[in-house]
Amino acid sequence: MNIEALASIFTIEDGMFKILLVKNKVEPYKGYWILPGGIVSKDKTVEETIEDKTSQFGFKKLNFEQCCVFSDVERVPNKRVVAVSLMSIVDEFKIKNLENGSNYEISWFSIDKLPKIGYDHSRVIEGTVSELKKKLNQSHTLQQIFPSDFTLPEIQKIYEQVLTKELDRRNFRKKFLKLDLIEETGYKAPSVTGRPAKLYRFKDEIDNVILF
Amino acid sequence: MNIEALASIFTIEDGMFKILLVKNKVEPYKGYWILPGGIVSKDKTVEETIEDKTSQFGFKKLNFEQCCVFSDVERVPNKRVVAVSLMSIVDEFKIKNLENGSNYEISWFSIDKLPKIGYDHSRVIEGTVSELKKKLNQSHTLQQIFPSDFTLPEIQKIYEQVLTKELDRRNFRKKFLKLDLIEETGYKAPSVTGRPAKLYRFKDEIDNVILF
DNA sequence: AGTTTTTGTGTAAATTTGACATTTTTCCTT
DNA sequence: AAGGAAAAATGTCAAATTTACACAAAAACT
Repeated sequence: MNIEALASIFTIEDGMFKILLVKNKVEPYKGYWILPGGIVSKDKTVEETIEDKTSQFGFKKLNFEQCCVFSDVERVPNKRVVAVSLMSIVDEFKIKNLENGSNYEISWFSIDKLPKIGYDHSRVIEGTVSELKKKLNQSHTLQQIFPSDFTLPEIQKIYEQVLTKELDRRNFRKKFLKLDLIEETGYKAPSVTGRPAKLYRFKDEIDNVILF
Repeated sequence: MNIEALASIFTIEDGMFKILLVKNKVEPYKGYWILPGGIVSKDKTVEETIEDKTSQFGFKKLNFEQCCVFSDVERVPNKRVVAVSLMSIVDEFKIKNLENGSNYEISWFSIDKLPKIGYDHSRVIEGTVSELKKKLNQSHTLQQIFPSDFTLPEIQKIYEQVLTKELDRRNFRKKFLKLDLIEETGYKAPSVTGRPAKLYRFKDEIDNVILF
């Protein structure tokens, strides 16, 4: 019996969640997009298997969280392969200047506008996106997305995606600041157009709380 | 490579979470207590493997949720066995008159007062208890725990454990009903003593929401 | 200097939460 | 059969929270 590790790596770009996919090079589903991953070998953990793969794409020291196990007998025809999916969220700095050292084509896709997906990875993506949305409501996860400075409008956009509705700027600000998780850095974000937003950072030792 | 399915079956007794353990009959760790489970065979899913095992203890149609995967290379000496842990919560009615058709000794233990645990199952229990508390606050988890009917006092007890404080019956009821996730079945629970509670069920298509 | 764009702030109305006591329904005892 | 004990169900009022909403401030562009 084989175990396959599959990674769902998310980031936020232009206020949208995107997921990293790899173009499949072998049949079946050649040319389709799939999740990065691989078979877990005898001497590796699931996490290590994923790390080996993602480090080839230029990621360093990602933190993964377990999501789901897919153990349907027929999920891969003629073979028994159980899949374990892991999830990670990376910030924009980690994906700038990413050096893809592999000979696989990789690309980011909006999670609401996915290309043709190979194998049963649609189901796996569905599972991890659902986990993603659950986890985003925890302060630790947000802190992971914004290890350095961020603005309140940035955080608000994330919430609007998770909750799939627009939020009032004033009320959002009031509520979020009252949680006492963040502090002003004293600096301002470079303004593209309009008044520049204040930059905030997470305080040193925050407890993990459910936010909304 | 082998996959092992391990079940953490919880119940609430005297207001405490308890977990079901099995007395191990083989070396190593003979006489120690371990989680029920078994090796996943070629023609079964992880869930089916667990169901086979737990049905021997007299459980019927438990609903399991995935928790964690333990894939350390050395977690079982001299063999490669990856463990997948599943979680379920059963109510007191399911465990009354449980007919253990196996020749294993089983018993319930308070999660804060565990006996000698065999293999690496302490770690697995730790993982599932932590997931238990996280997941209980999601409506889907509750729905899986209570696929059929339940009473409001039952649900309330779960919350009191998770939040580690007592809740007001009237306010709890008001709040939970307003979520509009459940409906009355029209029936009542068999009363042990005192007025019997109304039975509720989850509505067909509920969204997964964070409850408290 | 004036226009555009986006951020930042206060206040009043509406809603939700939290505290609390009594009645109802069943089982058990006599 | 009657009375008592145990647990569930329900409504109201005060406090706290959330929502709705409009205008001023800061930068970029012309």
